[in-house]
Amino acid sequence: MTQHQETNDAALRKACGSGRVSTQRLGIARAAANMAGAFSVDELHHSACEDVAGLGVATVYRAVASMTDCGTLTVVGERDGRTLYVWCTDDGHHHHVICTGCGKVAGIDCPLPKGDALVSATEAGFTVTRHDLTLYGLCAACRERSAR
Amino acid sequence: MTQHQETNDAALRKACGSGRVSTQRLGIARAAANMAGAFSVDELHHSACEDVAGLGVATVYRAVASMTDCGTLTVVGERDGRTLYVWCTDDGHHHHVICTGCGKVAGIDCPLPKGDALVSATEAGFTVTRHDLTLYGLCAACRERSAR
DNA sequence: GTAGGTGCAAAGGATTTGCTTAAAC
DNA sequence: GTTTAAGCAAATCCTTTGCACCTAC
Repeated sequence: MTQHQETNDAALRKACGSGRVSTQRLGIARAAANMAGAFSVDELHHSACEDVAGLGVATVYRAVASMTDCGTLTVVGERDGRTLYVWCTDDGHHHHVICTGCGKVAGIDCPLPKGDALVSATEAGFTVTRHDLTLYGLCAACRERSAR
Repeated sequence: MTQHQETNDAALRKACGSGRVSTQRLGIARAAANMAGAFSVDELHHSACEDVAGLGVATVYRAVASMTDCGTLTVVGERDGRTLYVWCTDDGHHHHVICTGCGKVAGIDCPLPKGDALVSATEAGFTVTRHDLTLYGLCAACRERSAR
């Protein structure tokens, strides 16, 4: 079963961000919620097209921008020049681990020390205000598969 | 004074990576070494042009690819759709802090716990093999400037 | 009824590539 | 002398935008 397939209509509408909720945006949000892992805009477009016939790419780009603004989607890097996103409705500060085998994504707590504990940055005279962290590795299934 | 202006010819030739060391690549390497912080390919191109007249952008792209391959340059993110690089000849595993005020960059030790200590990733069933981390903040000079 | 969303197609812009000439080794 | 790099321009390809029409609210 897919991770979010039970995501209900109300949650999807909220996930769309501010503004009107069109049939298209709802379909795009549903597709995003059902993605197995990190995905590019055109992968999302393909997937959402099964739901919404005739959906344009530009519409997906606009919907993705809106969902990214409101925090429903998060950028987790890129692959072959295409930006990768994950569906992410968790609150609070956290990061993601991406499986390099199958693309599956999991949220993880931020493992960085708080405050001034980033000693070497402080030594260099910097006050750290923000950071980007993405972990890569193998999920349980892919690890098992590669061990065989 | 600039951070690396003393970088000598031998070091620059090595920094170019494998292959032949042309006048152009040497100029590009010198320009990269003298960049104050993170830079895009076209900023590097502009800078290197002062040294090497008539330098083509494609040449810079090819040189950057070569230097990135050999570890002399590292990607530290992007700005307005342009990939950002830093000159980085430090050995060993480390990351960078980028000043959001002036673009200055400093290398820092990796603050992540080693091995299986990434508890929440392990709990999610992942074996972490690699990570990308970039810190953002203000350098001493910019902090002081903004406090005034 | 109206502001905001959609589709289409064209524009934009970073990066890559093909090809001929020049230079490193 | 060979082989690899440079320069130029055209090609790619992701992403954004303009515009006329449609629809959620």
